[in-house]
Amino acid sequence: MTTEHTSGTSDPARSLALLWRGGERAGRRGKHDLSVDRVVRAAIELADTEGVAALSMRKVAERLGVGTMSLYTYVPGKSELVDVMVDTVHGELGRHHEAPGGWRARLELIARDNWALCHRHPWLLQVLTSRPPLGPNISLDYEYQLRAIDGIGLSDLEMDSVTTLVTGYVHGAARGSVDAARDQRDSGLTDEQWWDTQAPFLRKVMEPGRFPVSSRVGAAAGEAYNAASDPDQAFEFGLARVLDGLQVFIDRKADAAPER
Amino acid sequence: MTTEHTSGTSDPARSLALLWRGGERAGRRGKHDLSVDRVVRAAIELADTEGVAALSMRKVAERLGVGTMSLYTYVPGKSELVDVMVDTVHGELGRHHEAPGGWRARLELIARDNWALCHRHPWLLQVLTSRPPLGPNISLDYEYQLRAIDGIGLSDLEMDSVTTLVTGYVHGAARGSVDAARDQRDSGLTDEQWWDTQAPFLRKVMEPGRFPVSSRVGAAAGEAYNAASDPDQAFEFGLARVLDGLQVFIDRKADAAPER
DNA sequence: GACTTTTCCGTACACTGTACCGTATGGTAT
DNA sequence: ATACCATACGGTACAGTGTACGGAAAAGTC
Repeated sequence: MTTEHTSGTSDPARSLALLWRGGERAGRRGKHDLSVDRVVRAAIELADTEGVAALSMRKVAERLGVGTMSLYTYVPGKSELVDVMVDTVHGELGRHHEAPGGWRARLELIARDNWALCHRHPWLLQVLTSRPPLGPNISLDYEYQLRAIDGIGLSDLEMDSVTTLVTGYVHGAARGSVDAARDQRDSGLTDEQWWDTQAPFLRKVMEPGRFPVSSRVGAAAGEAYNAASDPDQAFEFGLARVLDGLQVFIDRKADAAPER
Repeated sequence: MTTEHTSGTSDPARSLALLWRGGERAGRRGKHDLSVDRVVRAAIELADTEGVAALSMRKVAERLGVGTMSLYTYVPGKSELVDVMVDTVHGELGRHHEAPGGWRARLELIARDNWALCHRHPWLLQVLTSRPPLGPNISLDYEYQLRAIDGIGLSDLEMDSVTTLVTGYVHGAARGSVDAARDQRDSGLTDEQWWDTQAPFLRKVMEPGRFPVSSRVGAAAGEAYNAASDPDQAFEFGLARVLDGLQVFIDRKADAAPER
């Protein structure tokens, strides 16, 4: 990680052409064992199984039986490779704009799909930033998310706010869940075991009277989840609250302007 | 980043003693230019100004005018240093359990405080995982967050779910905001400028009919925010929705079990 | 067969965290 | 005052990172 700054080139034309696969020219000269798709697939497999920390150009090349620098023929650098990985896995998402049940059911489906995607590719959330790679799959997903709430009385700006809230919420909850799974794997300790190693020391260092409510609540949570928390339960609880909040918002708009 | 696994030692007793400053023994022999606090303060300053990517043991040592390995006298490793950093900055949070205005006003205050904290220390969110360092400040914050909603008719488990939701939401929204600021700084381009570099290419590569809703909504958002999105506006919108959702939940409970 | 284009890749550089071990320092016991 | 030694400090080394550079080799075209 010497240079963090997205590679020295940062050529938006090249990046977008890569994402939309615009540069596949035919009749190439030299030999061609590799392709963008093979590189990307290998990188995704590697990240899925070994984690984003193990995702290095050397390891990807090794997995393909190829020299490290050969990758740079197909991909300008690591950050662009990651961009393509992100867009690629977004192709796995369902497209629910026509699903029955109204906006609430559709948003819920979208949320659950994204939740599942984040768990299938735990590196996704470690790699997302505020400017998404505008590849074909991400663009389509955005379109479908908006269609799920189109025509229900929201302004364009409000529609954007709603999708931002839902994806934002899912990402946050999924981050908690995925981090918990990773912590458990890396440490070799379940949450319960981890707590058991901390507890005796905490008891020694915390004055008993200072944390009455958290002791009570922590004990209840520990008993219910066999852990400090249960990510799936947290996701369900929060999703219901967010959708309830949106319902309030949408109903209020409908009351204010009945029958258009 | 050769080894990601939280240093070879991973001794919970040592870590907790460090967090609660239990190991400050008096009458030390050799010279002592350094202290845990000085190391932590230097590291926090460094991370605040240069970003978490620049946070290396060598740089911290340099800032203190000291050899790199000297830090290891006071701190078992980088991951433990980061733990102390995280707990330390949580000491800046206000404690609003007694604030007036009912649970909603208190939760809102807590949310805004955490939002501000995340912006004061943008590295925080890049460093948090599911098992928080259980230092004095984080423990106190958890206690005060729970007290803000104690005695309003929720079960212990529900109280835990509520605080998890609120902190989770704030972290998610803040991550978006902080990432946007960092992207802007690192790339030297405002969101608007960045969009202007992408737009001409996107127009070339996207078939016009395939993205009708996102074109419309994207245009509206671009006009309103001079960017693809406005993190502050997104935070406000989402916070109101989450609190509305909680209100529905809490009111429903009160209706079901009126009086007590 | 000659030429040209493209692919493939070995080497090198500036970074990282930290294990290992030697040296310097200053408090304590004599 | 002297000797002792626990402790603090830090130099070197190792395995790893992304990628710039430039050379070698392969294949399409004439």
